[in-house]
Amino acid sequence: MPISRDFFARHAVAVAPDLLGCVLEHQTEAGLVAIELTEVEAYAGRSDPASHAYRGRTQRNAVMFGPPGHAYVYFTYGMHFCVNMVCLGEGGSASAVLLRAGAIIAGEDLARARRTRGAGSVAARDLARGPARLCQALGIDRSLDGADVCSQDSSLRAEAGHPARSVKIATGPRVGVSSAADIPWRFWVDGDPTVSAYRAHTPRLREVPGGSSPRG
DNA sequence: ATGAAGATTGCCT
DNA sequence: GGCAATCTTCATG
Repeated sequence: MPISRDFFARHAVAVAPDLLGCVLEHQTEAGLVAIELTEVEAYAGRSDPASHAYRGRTQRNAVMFGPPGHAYVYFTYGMHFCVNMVCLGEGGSASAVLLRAGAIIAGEDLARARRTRGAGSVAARDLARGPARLCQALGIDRSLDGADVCSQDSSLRAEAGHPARSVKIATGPRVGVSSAADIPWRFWVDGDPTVSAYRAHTPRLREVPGGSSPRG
């Protein structure tokens, strides 16, 4: 049974740590892949400069302004997808939790096939270690933007994890964000090997016109 | 219409 | 640890 919508009808900062240990599964023609979440990040709405919702509603982030319990999938760096769970925020909407990593608990062969595309090899712990890897392993792309993860009929569903298992949760600054980097809204399962390595925001170098120095 | 940056990853040394 | 790959999105004129 999928997680109830009420679970997501809270602020992302409250939802994020509760998502650790929960399961995200995606059913396709190729089969089912499921992961247990081990690392997430909370993004507030209009007040959070690191959030896509900071500058208001656009075509891309429209799903974030909709009802909670839906997937917000976006494309970035010309090649990667990332997936969020939409929650409520101040003003009623536009907060979300970015899913950064998880452990494969079903469909490992299919996940590995998607990640390697037939060549190379990937350790089990690296299959969904990182937000773009997680999407690739689960086969998530833009067609799932807006998918209702609380619906039994949806191909992408969020399920409750093992209730008996208690996890130790650690917190820290969010990864790769250029603003509000001091706010500890990243949550992960302490000691879990599938949690991604922390990387500070790295500004990209730009090509300088007339590149070589005229001095000499 | 155009320019700049991006919630990343993989491969190189 | 550092940089290339690759394209969508948003702000500005």
